[in-house]
Amino acid sequence: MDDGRATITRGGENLLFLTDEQLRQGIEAMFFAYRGFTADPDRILADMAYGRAHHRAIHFINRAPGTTVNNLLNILGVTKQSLNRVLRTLIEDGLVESRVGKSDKRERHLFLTEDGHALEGRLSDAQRARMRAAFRDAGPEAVAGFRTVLEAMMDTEMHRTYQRLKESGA
Amino acid sequence: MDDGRATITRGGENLLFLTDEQLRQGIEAMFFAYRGFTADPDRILADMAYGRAHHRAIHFINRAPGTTVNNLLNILGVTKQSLNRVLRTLIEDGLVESRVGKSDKRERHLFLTEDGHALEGRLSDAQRARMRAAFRDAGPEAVAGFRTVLEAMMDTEMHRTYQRLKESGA
DNA sequence: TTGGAATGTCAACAAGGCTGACTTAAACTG
DNA sequence: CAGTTTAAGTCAGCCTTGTTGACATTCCAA
Repeated sequence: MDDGRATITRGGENLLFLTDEQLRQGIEAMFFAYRGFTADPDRILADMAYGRAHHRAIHFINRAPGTTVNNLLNILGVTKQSLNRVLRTLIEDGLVESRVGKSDKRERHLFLTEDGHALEGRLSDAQRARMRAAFRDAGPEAVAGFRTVLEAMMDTEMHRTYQRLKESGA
Repeated sequence: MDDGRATITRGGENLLFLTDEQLRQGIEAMFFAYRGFTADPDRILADMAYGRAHHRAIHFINRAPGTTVNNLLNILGVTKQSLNRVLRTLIEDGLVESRVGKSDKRERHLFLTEDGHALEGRLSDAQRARMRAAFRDAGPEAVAGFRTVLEAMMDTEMHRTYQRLKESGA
């Protein structure tokens, strides 16, 4: 129990007493870990005129090249005015290209330019390095558990989005 | 491999291939899960004139009653001007009490009032409910892994703070 | 008694959320 | 074809929450 967990075994099943104290530790772990999670890209972005919002846009455009503005809006969960402000600067600065849709000319399809890919690389290298170190330190079983809990914590709508991205990736 | 993990066993040790794709899934899981993590308290706070910053202050004052402003500053990782703005409204609204230090009268010790405790309860009930559901769905082993990875993702300074809080709690 | 620490305050600013109103162009539909 | 809906973009204004810099107050400690 000195590790904060209390388990009993009954009928071959592992039961966990979810005390408020343990839940609070989980909450605080999320809080502090998220700070670490964003710290490295934030440092890179601080030197430029960009922030976390730009990072997110770049990340998901890279993840789903050719995505429409509307689709990106759903993934990011912000208003189009908010996204537009970010997108406009990225397009002006030549990091993102916006192409008119072929079948539906109302749509704009978003792509990273060469410069955009360069920045994306810098940002995700930094973020992946920390994630890789954490995964290595924690070990494969912990990594599996980590992802299981995170998925269970998402809203169902976000979880669907996450799954769709996951399937399109690997 | 259909779950996105690739493991081999060698010398009784489980090795994980940390492909960029798997790291990216971890990154996106953090992103989407954090949204879920904050969603419920955010909804409660939206009705009032408060935001996430107020929630964080209330949480840690409740966690460590009598904490000084400086200590809270270190935990939250913001500037004193930022914290002060939040703290001032909470004190004005009678949710937080600031007592001049006994031994060191420069220090202010922070406590939740009855109303402050009431709001803290509402907020953490909502947040704990989601965490509890996620922990229950994921199972005890996953929860252990979740915490292991999160701890490994923190900056060392934050990790110390987290540990100190953890030890003071249970 | 003087220096430094802890706290608080004022001003100004920026990022990044939000709402609401509106335009343009394209696509769909009766 | 006319009217409606949809995708995107824009303008204006607001809020929260972060930042820096400058400065005052209080009080401990050397």
